[in-house]
Amino acid sequence: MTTTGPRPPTPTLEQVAALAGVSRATVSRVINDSPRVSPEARDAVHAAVEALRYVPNRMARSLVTRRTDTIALVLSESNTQIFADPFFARIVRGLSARLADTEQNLVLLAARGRREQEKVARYVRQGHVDGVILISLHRDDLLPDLLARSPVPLVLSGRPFDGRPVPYVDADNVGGARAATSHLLRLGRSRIGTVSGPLDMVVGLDRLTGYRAALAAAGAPASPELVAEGDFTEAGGSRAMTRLLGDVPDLDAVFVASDPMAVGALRVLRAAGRRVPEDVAVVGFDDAEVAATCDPPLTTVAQPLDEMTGGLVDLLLEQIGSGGSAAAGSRVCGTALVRRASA
Amino acid sequence: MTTTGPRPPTPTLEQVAALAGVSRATVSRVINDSPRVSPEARDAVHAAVEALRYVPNRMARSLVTRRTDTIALVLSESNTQIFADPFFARIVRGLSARLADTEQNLVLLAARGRREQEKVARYVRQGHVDGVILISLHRDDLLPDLLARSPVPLVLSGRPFDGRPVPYVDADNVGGARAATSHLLRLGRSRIGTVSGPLDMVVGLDRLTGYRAALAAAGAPASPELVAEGDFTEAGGSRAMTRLLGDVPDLDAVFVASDPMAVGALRVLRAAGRRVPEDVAVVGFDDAEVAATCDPPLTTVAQPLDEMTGGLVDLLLEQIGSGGSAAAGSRVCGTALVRRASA
DNA sequence: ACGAGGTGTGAGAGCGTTCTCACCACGCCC
DNA sequence: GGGCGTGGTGAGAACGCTCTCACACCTCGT
Repeated sequence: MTTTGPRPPTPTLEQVAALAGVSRATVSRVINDSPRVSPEARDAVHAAVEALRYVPNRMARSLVTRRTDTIALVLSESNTQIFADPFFARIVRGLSARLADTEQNLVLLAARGRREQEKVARYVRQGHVDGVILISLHRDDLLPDLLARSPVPLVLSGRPFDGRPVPYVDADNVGGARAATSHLLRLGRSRIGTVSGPLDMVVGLDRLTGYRAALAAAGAPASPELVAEGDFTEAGGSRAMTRLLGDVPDLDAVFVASDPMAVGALRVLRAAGRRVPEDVAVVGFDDAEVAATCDPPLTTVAQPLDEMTGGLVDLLLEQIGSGGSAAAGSRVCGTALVRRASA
Repeated sequence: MTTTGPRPPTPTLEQVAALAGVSRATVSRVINDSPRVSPEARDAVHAAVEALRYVPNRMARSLVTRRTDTIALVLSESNTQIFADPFFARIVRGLSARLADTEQNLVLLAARGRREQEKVARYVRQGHVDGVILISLHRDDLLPDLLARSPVPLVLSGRPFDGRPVPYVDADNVGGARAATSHLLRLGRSRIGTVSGPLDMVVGLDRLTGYRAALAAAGAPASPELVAEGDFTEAGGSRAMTRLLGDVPDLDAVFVASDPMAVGALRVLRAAGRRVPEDVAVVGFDDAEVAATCDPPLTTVAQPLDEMTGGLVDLLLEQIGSGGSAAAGSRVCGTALVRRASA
């Protein structure tokens, strides 16, 4: 039965102190378990806390400690479909696991469109959080700037677009894409296309750069018709693959810049009667769950996700701990080719 | 160039007041734009705010106003894949759009596993947020109870499992499923199966109940082999459909309890050489984006998502506004069958 | 000309914590 | 037996804001 009277007044430290027969200071000491408290006092306080169902008021505490024990994961993306990307879900999971036995809480802020971005920036600047992990993908995003300007510690997930001196953590996308493409070359393939990510994203560009670098190093520079731009979704991968197959009938391999897109590409290849990997070899990127379960299982480039989320948290906590005086570095994590059946 | 010295001290109301040549109280009035301020004072304050790049400290403000202007969307789900569900993304989008021109900020809290649930509950009880919208799907979830016990206003997205008196907003899942199944009956189908949702979720049960009710009303109660349990994912839909097709070779229609699952089911049907809708008619649920673009376009049950997110926000703000004294009701929103090619 | 009513302003008391001191009682060593 | 650390405690000042008052000033109506 829920009583629907006015909300009961939440008890304060003062009241706990009165009930326990000690001073406010002592209660505070018990709450923050400082060593210098006698066992009797401690017990009395615990009993009083229990009796009153006392919960400390975070606002009051934060006001004096200047910490909120909260860090924000900000997702700046007009396109809501990023939620659907398994990669994003894995980041969230990794971060909250990493913070699980910390004092820190993790909150997600989604900002689509200018108004929401400004709202998020305001939220951050007003001191709701101790630090921000920002996922910002598109070139024209203004949130990185807004947040970098604020005094709140900031770490970027993914290399920033311009050479802005903000610490970040990223996978070696160029290296991974190069390795994937080299692998295809090593298999003896010669007509190697790519389904790239969106080219207004650093990650899209980097993976394309790696692909090109590998081809150039082999003395077989990529021609434009071998490149089809996708959007990191399965449907986009299908579209791009269709385009590619139309333009390059003798295609014998393709590097697809994300696993969801690769799944879409596989579907198109199958529908077109091409066998994978016999006729067309396929390499994906991300080592998403689906890569192991699709047909055929996908050779792909794995990112060390735990290392990356760990890096994000470390870099951020380091800044927070140092009171903003530490110039945190950045971290680029190596990738690994995972061989399965598709190439 | 970012200076990496110690963080600059953030200016306070006091300093703004000094610079503007007025009192703290007047600055406060300007900040909260109260009417009773002379234009000169207002201008002076604005200039000072600008000059010092003053940003009010929310902790201090919240301490006295006892409001945080933040509401939390709590997602209690051990399975991270819910992020991938387009339905969830649409809820987030709807809510933040609804709150866009409010003072309220929206934060997402994800709780997988007991520890994180307790962390979230603590976060809420400590007064970080003014209210909570909770998405909790599974029967054994303890977060609804934890949060209902706290004095923070709460609204559930989706009917709660037991008859707990917590306000909620839900679609009429039973009605929608009944309508979908009736539609299949009206098409003259007689061997109508269903791919249900997980049966430890209210939404899964309700849609199964609706399906059964329609068949019972037609005098053709469902037999057990006509029901295959899915998990709301595309892959799960495929699996369930495969099972169904194996057990019931003469199946001529299927009600699939979510669109992603229906997409998976369509794929299996096609692979099995059944034409849709000629051999097997298919109806989905949710009217997800993919329903319109898949092949064939999916007949499905649409939920009034804007109405639902609006209801969530309204119910919550109502409670918040009344200081917890209002016993908010609940809201069940009607669904609509959207006819496309698949049935 | 004088009080009534409104309008702009500032002083100051909180809000619920933490944290620095100062204090008191010990037991200890020389 | 008188300083001297030392462990436990409480008084009280912050923290940065809001909000209630009281006060000064300015019209008006009479």
